Amino acid sequence: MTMGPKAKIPARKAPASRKTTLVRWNNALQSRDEINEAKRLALVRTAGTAFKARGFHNTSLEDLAAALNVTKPTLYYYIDNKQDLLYRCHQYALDLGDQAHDYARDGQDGLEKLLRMLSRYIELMTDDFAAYSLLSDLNDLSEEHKTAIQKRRRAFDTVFRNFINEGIQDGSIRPCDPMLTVAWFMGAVNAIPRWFDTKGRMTGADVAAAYADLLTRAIRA
Amino acid sequence: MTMGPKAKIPARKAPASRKTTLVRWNNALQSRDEINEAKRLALVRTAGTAFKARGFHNTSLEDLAAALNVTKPTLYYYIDNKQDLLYRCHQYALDLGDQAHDYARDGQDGLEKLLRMLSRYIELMTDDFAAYSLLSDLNDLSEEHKTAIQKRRRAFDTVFRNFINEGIQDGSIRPCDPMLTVAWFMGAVNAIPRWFDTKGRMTGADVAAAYADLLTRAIRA
DNA sequence: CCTACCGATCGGTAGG
DNA sequence: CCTACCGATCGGTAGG
Repeated sequence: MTMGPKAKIPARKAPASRKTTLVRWNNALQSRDEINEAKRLALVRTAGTAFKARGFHNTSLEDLAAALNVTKPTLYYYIDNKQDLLYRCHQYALDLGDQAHDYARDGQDGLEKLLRMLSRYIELMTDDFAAYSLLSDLNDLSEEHKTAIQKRRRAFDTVFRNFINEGIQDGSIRPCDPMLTVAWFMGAVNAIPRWFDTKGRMTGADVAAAYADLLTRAIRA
Repeated sequence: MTMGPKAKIPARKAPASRKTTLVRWNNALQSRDEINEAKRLALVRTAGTAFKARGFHNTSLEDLAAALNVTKPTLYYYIDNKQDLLYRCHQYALDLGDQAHDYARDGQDGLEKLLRMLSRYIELMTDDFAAYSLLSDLNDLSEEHKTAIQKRRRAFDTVFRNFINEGIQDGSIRPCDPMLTVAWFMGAVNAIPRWFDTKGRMTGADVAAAYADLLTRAIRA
C-alpha cells in the first residue's frame, strides 16, 4: 500500500490504531522501525565489543542477551542467527572503510589521496568497537557471507592500489608493487586494534599521523 | 638411574627387555621417546594447518584424529587437551622467532640486525604452517598459557625495539618511536600468513626482501 | 519479549 | 591404540 505524504488527520474509524500513534507528539518519538534499528545497532555494538574481548566462540548469545538485559530468544527478533550477527559486525567495519574512501577523494595527487584515506580509516577504527571484525576469523561466517565480505575487502584494497598507481603516474609515489605495498600497510593498519588502547598515551589521530608518516617515507618518489 | 656411556654388551639376565631392544640395529631406529615426539610434532603440525584453514573452534579433535588415521582418544596420549594443543602451536611459532633472533646477531649495526631478524622471520614463517598461531585468538588459550605467550611475544618485540634503539645510537636509523615502529611493521609481518600463498608468484624470500626494503626506506637515517 | 525446552556437537574419560 | 560413552554447553525453536 503506497500513499503520499503522511496524513495529518487521523483516518476515520481508526481511533486507537498503530498509525495514529505514529503522529502523536508530532513525531518527536522514533518510529517503530527506528526503535528496532537502534536496538539492532546496540546488539551489534555489544557483540563486537564482547567478541573482541573474549572471542566469537567464547561469547554465547546468552551472554549478549544478559549484557542487554533481555533473554536470548529476544535477540532472534533482531538477527537471524549468530553468524548473521557476526556478519553485521563485519558490515559495520567495512562501512567505516567507505567513509574513509569518501574523505579521500579531495586529495590532490595519488599520495595525498592514499594518506587521507589511510588516516581517516585509522581514526574511525580506533574510535570504535568495529575494529573487532578485522581480527575475526572469516571461517566463522557462512560461505555466502564470507564471500561477500571478501569481495568488499578486495574492493577496499583495490581503491588503495588505484591510488598508488595514480601516484606513480603523477610522480608523487615512487614505482613499486601496488599489491605488495597495500598488503604491507593494510596488515599494519588492521593490526592496530590488537594493541591500541583508548586510554593509552596515544590518540587514534596520533597513530594515524605516525603511520601516515612511516608510509610516506617508504613510498614517496 | 644415571649411568655412563650406553653399554654395548646386553646386561646379563635381561634377554628380551626394553633396554636391550634399544641397541638393536646399532640404534639406527628411533627410541620410544623420539617416536612419541615425532608423533606429537605431526599432531601439532596437522592441527596448525587445520586451524588455519578452518579455525580453532571449527576443527574438532575428531577431525584431527581422522586426518592422522587414529581415533580421538589416542590424541590424549600426546597432548593434555585441546587448549594444550593450541598452546604447542604457539610455542612452535615463537621458536621460529628465536631462530630469527639468533640469525640477527651477526649484523653490523642496529639497522642491519633489525633487517636480518625481520627477513629471517618472514622466511621461516612463510615456509611453515606455524603461521597459524599469529592469527589465533589468544582468548582460546587458558589463562596461564595466554600469559606465557604474551610474555614471549613481548620479549620478541623488545628485541626489535632494542635493535632500533641501537640503530638510533649508531646512526643507522633515524630517531623514531621504537614501540610504535615495531607495532607498525610487526603488524604488517604477522598479517602475511593471511594472504601469502606458497604456490603464488612470490616466494617467502621475495616477500622478506620487499618488506625489508619498505622498512629500510621508512626508518633509515 | 519471556518460559521452557530440544537436538547436536564435542571435549574429555573409563576401561581395556 | 580402540570401543563405548558421558556431561555440558549452546544455538535455535515452540508457543504464548
